[in-house]
Amino acid sequence: MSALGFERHDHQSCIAEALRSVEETCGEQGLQLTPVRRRVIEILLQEHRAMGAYDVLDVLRDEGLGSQPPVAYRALEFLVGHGFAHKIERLNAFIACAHPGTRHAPAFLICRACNSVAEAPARPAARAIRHAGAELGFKVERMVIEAEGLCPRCTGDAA
Amino acid sequence: MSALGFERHDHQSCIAEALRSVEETCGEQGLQLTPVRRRVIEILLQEHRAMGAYDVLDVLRDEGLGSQPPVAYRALEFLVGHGFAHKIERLNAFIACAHPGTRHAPAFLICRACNSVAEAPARPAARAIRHAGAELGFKVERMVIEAEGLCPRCTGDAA
DNA sequence: CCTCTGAGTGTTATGATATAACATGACGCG
DNA sequence: CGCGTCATGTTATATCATAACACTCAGAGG
Repeated sequence: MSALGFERHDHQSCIAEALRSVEETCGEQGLQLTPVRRRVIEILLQEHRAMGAYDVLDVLRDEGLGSQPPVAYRALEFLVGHGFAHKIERLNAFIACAHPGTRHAPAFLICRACNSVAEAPARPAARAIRHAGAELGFKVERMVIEAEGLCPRCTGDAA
Repeated sequence: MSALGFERHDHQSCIAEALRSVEETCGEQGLQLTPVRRRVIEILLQEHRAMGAYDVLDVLRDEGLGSQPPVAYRALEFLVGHGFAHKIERLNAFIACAHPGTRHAPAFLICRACNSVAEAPARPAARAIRHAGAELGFKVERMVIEAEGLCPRCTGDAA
């Protein structure tokens, strides 16, 4: 599992592949990938950055696909709920999942300089947290793991 | 380092001790623990739960210590900035630090049933995340580690 | 003693994020 | 058709957060 976001890659095929994966999963699970939902995941896939719900809404509005907040929030809720996108709590913003369809414990690396966000493997960290919770009798159901710092590009640029 | 929040304990002395620790640290570092700031940390210490900024503000208002949002946000910013309190990103809310004065990588265990929040040791998890970041050339500066689930009390109650 | 400065606070206004509630429309199924 | 379900459209409002500027007061330095 690679990180994406910080690496060069063929972004067009990256988008296409992710979209195909989402379509496939929806097909398998009988989920409706409606025009709004499809467009929202496309919008998120355009960038390896987190976008606010209102940023997404602006795009939808320009395209006549909906103009009120609930339209964007509902599509995002669907995408997040089915693992096609993630919410970055620290930023109150959303990002396309880098590995849709695969089960994974996501950790996010947020660059404070360029705002790019990468999804990193976090199984060991997740296990550690689950364990720490269990020690206290706490049953972990969901996790938010977000790290803020400098990405490889920006480590050189800024101090 | 114990967890607090899920355990029985003498809450009055728990508050007093934490407050003393905050006072001590402020003294050492030349920080001003003004009436508003002191009252806000006291308010947070009353409960091992996260409180919204406006919840804190309501209390301040009742006591004539300030009535506008910036008053609460500024005090909270001070407390968080100096490690006397933490922000729970998942809840957009704040909680008193359970171990003020000590360096620690905090992980929070949020009970979805009773809203209590405990601070758990997270050094192994933090190390794992730092490591995962480093593998990708990412330099981690700050971390948000929050787990949502059921606390010991609520595991029995709800299914 | 004065006044300059900086930190903290008070206040107004506004920005940013998110959801409740209800109406409408499309579609499958008995 | 008549009904239920799911998605969308729309209005209104709730919730979270900060910009900007005025005021106060304590301490430093003349």
